[in-house]
Amino acid sequence: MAIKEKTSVPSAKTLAKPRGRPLAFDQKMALEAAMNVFWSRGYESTSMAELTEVMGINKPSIYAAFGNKEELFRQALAHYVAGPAAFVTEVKKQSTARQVVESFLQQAAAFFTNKNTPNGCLIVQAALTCGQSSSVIQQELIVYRKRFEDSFAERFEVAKAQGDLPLQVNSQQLAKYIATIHQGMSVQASSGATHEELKAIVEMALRNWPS
Amino acid sequence: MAIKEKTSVPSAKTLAKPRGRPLAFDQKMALEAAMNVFWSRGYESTSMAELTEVMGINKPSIYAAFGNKEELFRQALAHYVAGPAAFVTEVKKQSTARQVVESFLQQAAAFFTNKNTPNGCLIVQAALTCGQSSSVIQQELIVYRKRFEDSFAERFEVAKAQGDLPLQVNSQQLAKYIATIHQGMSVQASSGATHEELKAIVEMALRNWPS
DNA sequence: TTATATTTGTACCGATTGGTATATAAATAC
DNA sequence: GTATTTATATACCAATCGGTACAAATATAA
Repeated sequence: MAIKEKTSVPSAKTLAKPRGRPLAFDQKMALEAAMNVFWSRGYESTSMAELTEVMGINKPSIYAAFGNKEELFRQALAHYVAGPAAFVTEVKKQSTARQVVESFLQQAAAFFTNKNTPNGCLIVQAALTCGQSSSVIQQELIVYRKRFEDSFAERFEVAKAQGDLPLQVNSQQLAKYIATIHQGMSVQASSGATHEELKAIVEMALRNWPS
Repeated sequence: MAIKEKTSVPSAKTLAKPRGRPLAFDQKMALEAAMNVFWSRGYESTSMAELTEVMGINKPSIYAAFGNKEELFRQALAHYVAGPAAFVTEVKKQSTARQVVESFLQQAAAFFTNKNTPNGCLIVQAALTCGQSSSVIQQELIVYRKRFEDSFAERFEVAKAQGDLPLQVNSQQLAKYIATIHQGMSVQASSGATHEELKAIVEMALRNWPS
């Protein structure tokens, strides 16, 4: 019980070495790999076997690190929102509602067809239909989409207060319209639509901006 | 090898009684039941066990009558196109392109939220994401969607020739835009959107009709 | 009746599903 | 050094997957 502060001297808790055998993988990289499989295959059609291969970790280690398949999906989803899909939150900082929407849809058009990532949107496609055992995840994704609509509706209310959106506009309706275009574009992208085709769709959808 | 015409005497082939034990179920009703399960659960998440229950037929009989799961899905899909989704073809008979599209989207809004059937569109939702074993079905649904776009684009070309659509309109692009709205509405419906909400979306989408 | 044709129900097939028991390996603490 | 803690790899679990073998049941044909 002699006073030894070797490990506590660095003080930064993140530097304090843990007790047992060290992890043989990088948590973020493993999560990124899992995210990509869920993104392209959806929740239910992604098997633990495939996750094992693609994450480069065997099953017991995945369960120790992430809980179970459901929990792993939730963490992959959070990684998606904070990472590749972060522009969805960022875009609301644009100065006018029109700019917010135009920037959002154009970035989505590029994002959905990015050749380095699966096509379409994880949140839209991962559990549109599923068996009863996955209905919890299905509902959670519905909530994600609804929250997205609500946050855009809020942004439109701000725009109305700031005078860059007509007061008679129904913010919830406009947000749902934008979400519908967005979700339709996701289906199009996962069916093979090109970036140029999606850009044309965005232009058509924005031609009737309320003024 | 004697000449026997007993069975051919009634002449109407449908009245000629088949030789063995008769079928204990109605083929169309069974197909309708299968269609409804695929419609709400998607292709992969629908198990043969659930089909067995809902069709009221046991597995060997299903395989004898419909082939296998893939073939059963194809027949259920044909039943969907010819039955509940027949309005998609019918609507092209409207006299102007604008009427075609408005009627199509408004009927889709009602159809997707019909309380007697699953929400959304079978062709859009049944295999958006899936495992490798279902990629054949996934591709076939993509082809269905593409053909739908093409048929609408053809209708728009007719409209241009008839003078009810401006000549500078890109028919393929317009068709893809309509398809995108349609697919987005399907996602919305399966996420709980109401008929009224979808109607509002249709109105917004049509506000920018080319003139 | 007997023979033939077809459908039905049960009981099963190998493969795959998500999840885990267990023993070994690799690190720190003392 | 030994003890303790954590992660690894193998090998397994019951349940479910799509699909089928087989024998009993039900019809027509002769």
